[in-house]
Amino acid sequence: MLSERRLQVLRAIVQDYVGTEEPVGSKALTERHNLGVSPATVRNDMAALEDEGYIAQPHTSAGRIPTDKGYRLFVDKLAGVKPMTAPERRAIQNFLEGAVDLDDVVARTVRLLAQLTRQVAVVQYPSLTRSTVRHVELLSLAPARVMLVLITDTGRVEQRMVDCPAPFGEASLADLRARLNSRVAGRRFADVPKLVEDLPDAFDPEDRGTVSTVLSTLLETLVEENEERLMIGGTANLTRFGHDFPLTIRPVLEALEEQVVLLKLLGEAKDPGVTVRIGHENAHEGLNSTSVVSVGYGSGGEAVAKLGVVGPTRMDYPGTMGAVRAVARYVGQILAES
Amino acid sequence: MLSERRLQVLRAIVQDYVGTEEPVGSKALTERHNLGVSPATVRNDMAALEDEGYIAQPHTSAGRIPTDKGYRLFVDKLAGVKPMTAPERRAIQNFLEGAVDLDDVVARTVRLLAQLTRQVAVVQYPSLTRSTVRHVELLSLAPARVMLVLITDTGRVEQRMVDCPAPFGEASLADLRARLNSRVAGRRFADVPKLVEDLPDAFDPEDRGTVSTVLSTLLETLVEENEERLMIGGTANLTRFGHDFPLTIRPVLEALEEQVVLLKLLGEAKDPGVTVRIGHENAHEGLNSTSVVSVGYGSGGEAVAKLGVVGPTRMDYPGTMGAVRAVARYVGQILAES
DNA sequence: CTTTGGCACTCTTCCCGTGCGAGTGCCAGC
DNA sequence: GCTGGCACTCGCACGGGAAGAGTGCCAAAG
Repeated sequence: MLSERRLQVLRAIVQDYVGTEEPVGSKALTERHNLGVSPATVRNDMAALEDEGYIAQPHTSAGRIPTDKGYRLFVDKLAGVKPMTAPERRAIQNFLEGAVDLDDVVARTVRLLAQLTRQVAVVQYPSLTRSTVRHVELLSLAPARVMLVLITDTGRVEQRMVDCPAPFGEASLADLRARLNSRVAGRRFADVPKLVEDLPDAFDPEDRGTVSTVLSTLLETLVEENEERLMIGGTANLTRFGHDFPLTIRPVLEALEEQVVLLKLLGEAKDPGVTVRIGHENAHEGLNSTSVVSVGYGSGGEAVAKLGVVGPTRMDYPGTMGAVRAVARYVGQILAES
Repeated sequence: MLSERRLQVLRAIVQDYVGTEEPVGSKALTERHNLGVSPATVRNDMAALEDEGYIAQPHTSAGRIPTDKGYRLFVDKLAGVKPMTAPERRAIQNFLEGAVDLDDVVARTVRLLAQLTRQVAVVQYPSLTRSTVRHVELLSLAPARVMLVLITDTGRVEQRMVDCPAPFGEASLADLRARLNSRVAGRRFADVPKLVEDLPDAFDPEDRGTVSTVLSTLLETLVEENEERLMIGGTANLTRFGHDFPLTIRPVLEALEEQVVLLKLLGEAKDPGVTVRIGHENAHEGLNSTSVVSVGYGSGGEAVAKLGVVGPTRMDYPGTMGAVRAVARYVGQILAES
């Protein structure tokens, strides 16, 4: 167990290192923070912290920098979430309120997050799986060709073409449309399969094949999780990453292009509050020197998607967490209103 | 006017510099290309080329590198478009054929282009303005709230909420839907305004306001050019840009995030074939040390959108142009089939 | 037992001078 | 107009030396 003062020292090291980007030594520490002890004492504490694996030195006779473990302790125990100031909150709200549709909300959110945190922002589109159906529309494009349009409560629209096994009359189509909507409108995606299970039975035998085809396409659309899209922004902030560029930045850019990777990354954060994954805690090795700060957001009390930022492990955690949390909150409000 | 040999020298300089990324000297030139003359002669030619502004030397007593003007001459006169090999074309076709919907086509195209050229790829979504209407759907969500869904021939779907000035019955809605579609289905966007001009007259006076509102929303949607979306990929290739990193890469990343900038960039290329904009020819100053190779693509003979790549001015122009052209061609085919 | 000042030691970093090599420009000769 | 020769210019890599920051350890004091 570490003494109170050693934790203070760790906190000071993290803060200084985040500010200066340079290894911090015992003398500088005592000068910048009034710890009330001499450099020599701090050195002892540092040695202890190093033994425990919270800090490390790049080379002998250089200052110390926090390890992933050190940041973890800092985030868990030593730092709170820095709340946004009132003007900042107003700015967030104003900026998001100008959005005209879902795409715009997401786009603005990305820009905002990137700007506030000066890091790379990632915003997942409100996910289908937890949403509810607003409306299902069926359009006959050709005798045996139907277009299915699914509209969700978050305003998202998905469309699919359906090739019917047999021609399908307008009357039948209207019938199906009506029955379908009366059953699923307003219901959660997860509940839809059961609700439409026996729907084909209500139709003439020759139409049942088509009805089944349409329904299965609808169900596919609902569960199709790889349709989960996301938007990223602020990649230019990667240039502030470190001095040893190409090596650091390349794998990160590569990881950011793999939507699958990012989705998994966001998906792993189960915490109801702000989640922080530091350095090697991220499964993807391209992100081993980055931290991901993420949080769920949603229109109601429930989270329907995640958003977050990706930045160097050496980041301002309290500030970033505060920004992420605040943005998520306001996006939720905006979504609830629309 | 430059002699034939001087042009050859310029071509050789461009080729070598693109290959090695290092200033090329007279001796190396004569060794790698059998120009049939001595280094001294080449030196004279180089001096002439430098006077004309086609090449420059980073410092006295270093080799020469091409200027933007030099690349321009190279692209216009000295280099053709390098056609893809048969296996490459097969690979392109195979890769694109797996696409399931429009989003997927665009996503695959971006990946493909980025991979083929090892540069940043930009693909504009098939634009609305030149497309035709496949179907317009109207859904009543509340008595005075209608959702308008526009489906284009390229499979793109746009939706808009319409708040009606007065309640609008299901019957009237069905009527409007039918009339609207009979007029505009299959027509080009540009023609729509005239086609629906007198549509409100056919309705009861109390419904006319609503009909007008719906129509004007439709027209807005059609012309809304800032809805032109695009997808970029291969940003990780920026790391191969140059040695002097942060300075070079940052403005490019910033420019790439400004969709407006990119759209303008693509829009400026009026040429029916492959367009190349080199260095300072790009209006945006963040892209002053990059070249943009772009081309239109479309489902029919007509271009409905653009795609291209952004890379360092020092790029393999013939190869890049070949790849861009080939990809555009195959994407066009895919779009025509679906 | 903790804290402190002192001290020797270790590295890294910066600076500067030097030598090397690539490449140029010019000139005289073919 | 082409070629070979030659002197000249720089950029760059190399190496030594000095400076500085920081550490670890120790002995003494609280």
